[in-house]
Amino acid sequence: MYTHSKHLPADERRAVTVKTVVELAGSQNPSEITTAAIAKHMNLTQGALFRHFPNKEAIWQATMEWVAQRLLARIDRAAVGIESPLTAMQAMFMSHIEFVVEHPGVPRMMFGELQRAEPTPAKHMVRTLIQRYGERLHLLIEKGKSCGELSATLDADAAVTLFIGTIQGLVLQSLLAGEVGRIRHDAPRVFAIYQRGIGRLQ
Amino acid sequence: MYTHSKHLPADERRAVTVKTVVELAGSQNPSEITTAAIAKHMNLTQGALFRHFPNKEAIWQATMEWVAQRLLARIDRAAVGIESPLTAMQAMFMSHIEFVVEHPGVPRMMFGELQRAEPTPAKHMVRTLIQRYGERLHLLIEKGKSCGELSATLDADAAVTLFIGTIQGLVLQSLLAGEVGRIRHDAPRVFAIYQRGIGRLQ
DNA sequence: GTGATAAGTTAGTAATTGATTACTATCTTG
DNA sequence: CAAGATAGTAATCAATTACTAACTTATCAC
Repeated sequence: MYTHSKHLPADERRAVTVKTVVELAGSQNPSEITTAAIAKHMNLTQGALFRHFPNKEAIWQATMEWVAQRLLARIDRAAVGIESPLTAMQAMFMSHIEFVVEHPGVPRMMFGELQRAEPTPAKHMVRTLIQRYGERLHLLIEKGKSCGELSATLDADAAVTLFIGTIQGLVLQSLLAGEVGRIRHDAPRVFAIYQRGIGRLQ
Repeated sequence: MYTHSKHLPADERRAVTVKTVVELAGSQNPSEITTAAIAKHMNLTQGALFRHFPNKEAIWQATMEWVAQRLLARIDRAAVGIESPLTAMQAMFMSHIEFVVEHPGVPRMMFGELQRAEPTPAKHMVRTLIQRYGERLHLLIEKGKSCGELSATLDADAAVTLFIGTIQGLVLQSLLAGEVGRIRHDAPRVFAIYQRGIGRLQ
């Protein structure tokens, strides 16, 4: 049942907060998102946020946890049941792109968090996320090499870096164009080049 | 003659300011660089900065102008006199990487500037820079296609996006590793995959 | 129903930030 | 050398920020 009540249980309020941060990051510089802006966007007073989070850093941490969980779940789901490693990588790529289009603020939050000088919990969360992401890719790449789909001489580390860089490049282009939707159109074309770079020579 | 004088001509002071910002961006989040931090790093009082710049935004604009000029000059110099388009692209790539290693704050400033919601002069400068960068790449790619070095069916737009994304991915990895030097080691390996992706099939 | 508690509001605080100003020091030039 | 021009200092301003606390209201177990 839908309720307009302003009173929400703590866990729901926290969930709404995280969702709000992700939304705001899609339309403005993540590092400029203030607690006041978050509160306003969810029809709450600023002070009320601190009933549910000890400080702003905790809000960021919760947000990055949400991101890590959802993104990993999404790419895992995309790759499951696909026997061809290359096809699985393509599915991972496209689902990641879909995630980014749905939540354009996510890659920007991640990049912004990584360049903080001090080691914040949120930064640690991003590191862990990318590490796990890399592990999954490494597995697929090794599998692809042994089954002959990928070049036997392929540099796996470089291939992982380029996979992530490919997405990063698309995000940059969408920032330049000012429209996120373009990324959906460009993604397959860019991945085609990547695929050619790692695939077996024909 | 070296002088410890605190009095500098206005243009020199502006040049020192820009250099300082670039340096600071290499060790801390660009968006967290305050005018006080800039002044302190160049042994100046904070207020004095506003004798040379009307506001902070002008400092950023001057910095991005410096970046655009130096980066474009560097990649142009790297590619000049190289007849093979693919070799020229590789030279551009490596000189860009060298530039990033020398000034690690640059790609972070650029990315950070691009995700600002409001259209700042600095943001416009970054846009122009990348646009010109893309034009140079496009020329080389078309040349490479007609001379047979690159795949005739290559999607030039996608190739440009991936070229820039490749660098972006390397920057991201260096942020993860925490050491910029690694990028110099990884760059040729990542470019090798890219080259394979755009090159003529063998 | 009635209290207890969870959740929200209002109104603050202290610290930080970009920017301004009155004044001083230094350089340059007729 | 004198005097205007240039550059720098130090104090201060208004605005913004994350965060806190006293008070109020809604929700729920009994």
